[in-house]
Order: sequence, then structure tokens, then C-alpha cells
Amino acid sequence: MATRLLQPALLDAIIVKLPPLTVAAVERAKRHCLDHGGELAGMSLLVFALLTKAARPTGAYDLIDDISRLVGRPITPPTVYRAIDALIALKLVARLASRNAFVVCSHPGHRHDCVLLVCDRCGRTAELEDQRLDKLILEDARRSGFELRHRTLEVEGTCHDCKPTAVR
Amino acid sequence: MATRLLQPALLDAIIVKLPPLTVAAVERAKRHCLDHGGELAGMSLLVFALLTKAARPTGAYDLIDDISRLVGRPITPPTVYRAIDALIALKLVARLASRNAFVVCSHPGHRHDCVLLVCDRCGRTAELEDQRLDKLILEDARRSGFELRHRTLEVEGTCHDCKPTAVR
DNA sequence: GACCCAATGAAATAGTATTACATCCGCAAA
DNA sequence: TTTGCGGATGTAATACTATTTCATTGGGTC
Repeated sequence: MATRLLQPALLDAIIVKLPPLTVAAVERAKRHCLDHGGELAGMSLLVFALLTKAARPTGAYDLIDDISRLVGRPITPPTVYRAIDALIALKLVARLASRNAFVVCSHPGHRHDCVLLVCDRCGRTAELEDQRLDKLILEDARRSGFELRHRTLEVEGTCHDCKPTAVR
Repeated sequence: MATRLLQPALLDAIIVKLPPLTVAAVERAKRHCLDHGGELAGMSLLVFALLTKAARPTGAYDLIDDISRLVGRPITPPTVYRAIDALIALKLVARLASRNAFVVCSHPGHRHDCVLLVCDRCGRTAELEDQRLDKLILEDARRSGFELRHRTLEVEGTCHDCKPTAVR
């Protein structure tokens, strides 16, 4: 038992079949990690690729199903949660607390505490950065005697493409 | 079966035994609801009272345990989740998505989309309002083509009382 | 009393995440 | 080569969070 499910050759075969844009993004992320003393490989690489392809918040169990199908055997939750934790540590993925889902960070290398806009119709997300916002939150927290460590800022709404046509 | 667990008399008896400050807050909330065409009673009242007494984010199952003890019989999840939903609709309670917990809103009647500061040591929360922040987020979202519906802004850090003494 | 309806009670199940331990594999020291 | 280490992976079991579905209650109204 416990034979290796995700052989490097299998992983490569899976990656190659993904859309070119996804593959390109995966390659960029790999290089980014290497340039910063990290590494993106194995299960983390696969999870990153699937999240990139999805391009929207995806639940851990959806990933488990997808991966199980891809490797031809059921994988268990810890396998995918470990990969997600690693990706979050690498700042390549963010947890969407309001939906218990995960989403790729579109700008690897940028600060991680970004603003996530989530469309309640199509589910797609947009990432946002605003120094003024960061500064304001920091100030407000400090004024309340808080030393800030991390923040979650998730905005739910309707994206441009999903707005009723009458309004467009 | 299915006899009423939370008789009004039992509810009163439970409330009366709470700390005076909690009772006062509950009374204020009750009046606030009445003044605004709502009502705070039964299970919702009890859950609100317990969340007020806790004064920090509390999980639904902690509430279930507490209430089961108080009424002398196990209550089931839907009972407490229904009460929580009602309290959120009344804007008396907020969901802390980053912790899967719930917390009383300290300023009933104020806008609901507040900023929640959560101390990672003692677990206490502080609520914050900042018009400039609201405006900035709205602007940023609009610039990205998003029509904003709701936002989650949770800040994790260390509160004044929990800061290491060397830093204070 | 007959009916309605909102709140409540209960069982079952769905969805999300972690703990604990076994195993494999690449690498380096002996 | 062998041994031993450490990190990533595999597995089972379980904990934690939340919802669906249906039955019952009790108060108000006709």
C-alpha cells in the first residue's frame, strides 16, 4: 500500500494537457518560486495548476474530486489541504474565508493582503491593491490599540460582465 | 416528543442569572428591535444573551453546548443556526468568516458592514467604522467594474491589553 | 372548534478541515 | 553500499461546521 499516486511522469502528463495559458502561468509561478528560494512541485504544483485553470474560488473537496479523477484513485483531504497550505505559505493562493474556498493570487510576488472582489453570479474574482486602503486600515487599527498581523478583505458584488444589460 | 424545551419561564430564569451588564445589553437590544418593527425573543434572545456574555467570537457548537446545558437537554444545530440567522438579519450579530464564529455587534443600529478587529491572543473583538474606508472600497470596486453588495473586512492582530509588556 | 402560520424540535446528512500515524524517496554521512 | 535522516506523500479515522427535510407546537383568527 501507499504506492506513490502522483508520479512525476503522471504529473507532467496531466500538466501538459491543460490549456496553454494555464501551463504558462504554472511555469511563471515555478520560476517565481525558484527565484525566491522556494519550490513549486508535486501535489502543490498540481493544485496550483487546477486552481489556475478554474480561475475562480474552488472548494477543497472539488479539488479532491478533480485530482482523484486525474490520478485514477481517490486521494484524501489531508493531501490537498497540505498542498493548499504550502501554496498559501508561498503566497500563490489565498483562502476565501467567506466562501470556504481557495483562489490563485493573480500577481505572485505582490503583497498578499489584497482585496478580493467576488462576483456573486459567475463566481469569478478580481484582485485589487490599494496602498491608501492599507494605510487607512493600519491607522484605524492602531488607533484602537491593535497591532495588525493579517487582514481579510472580501467584497461580494456583481462584476461588469454579469451586470444586467439594462444597467450597462 | 418534541415538547417545548425553551419555555418562556425557563428563558426568563436563565436571563436573570446572567451578569447585570449582559442583562442590560439584552434589554437595550430588545427595545431597539421593538422600536424598529422587529422582535427579539425566544431562542434568538437566548443566543444573543450568550454571545453578549461571551464578548468574543463564539462557534455555533459552543452555543449549542451552552444552551443544551442551560435547558437540560440536547438541542440540535438547526435550532441555534436559525437563531443566528435571525440575529444577523436584525444586524445584532455578525459572522466572523475567518473563524467560523459569531460575535455581537457592539453598536446596534449602526451600519452592519463594519471592520472587525480580532485579537489573536485573547480572542476579543473590537468594532470599527470608518467612512473613508467605506468610500475607498466602493471606489476601488467601481473602478474594477464591480457593483458592491456586501463586504467582509476582518483584521487579525494583537489588542492593546495583550501586547507584550516590553512593547507597551 | 377549525384553520393558519411562524417558531420550534428532531433526524439525517452534507460540507469543511484536522489529527495521527505509516510509508516512500532523495540525499548525505559513515 | 549501506545507513539514517527529513520532507513530501498516503491513509484512516475523526472533528468541526452547516443545511435539508419533515414533524410538532402553540397562539391567533375566523
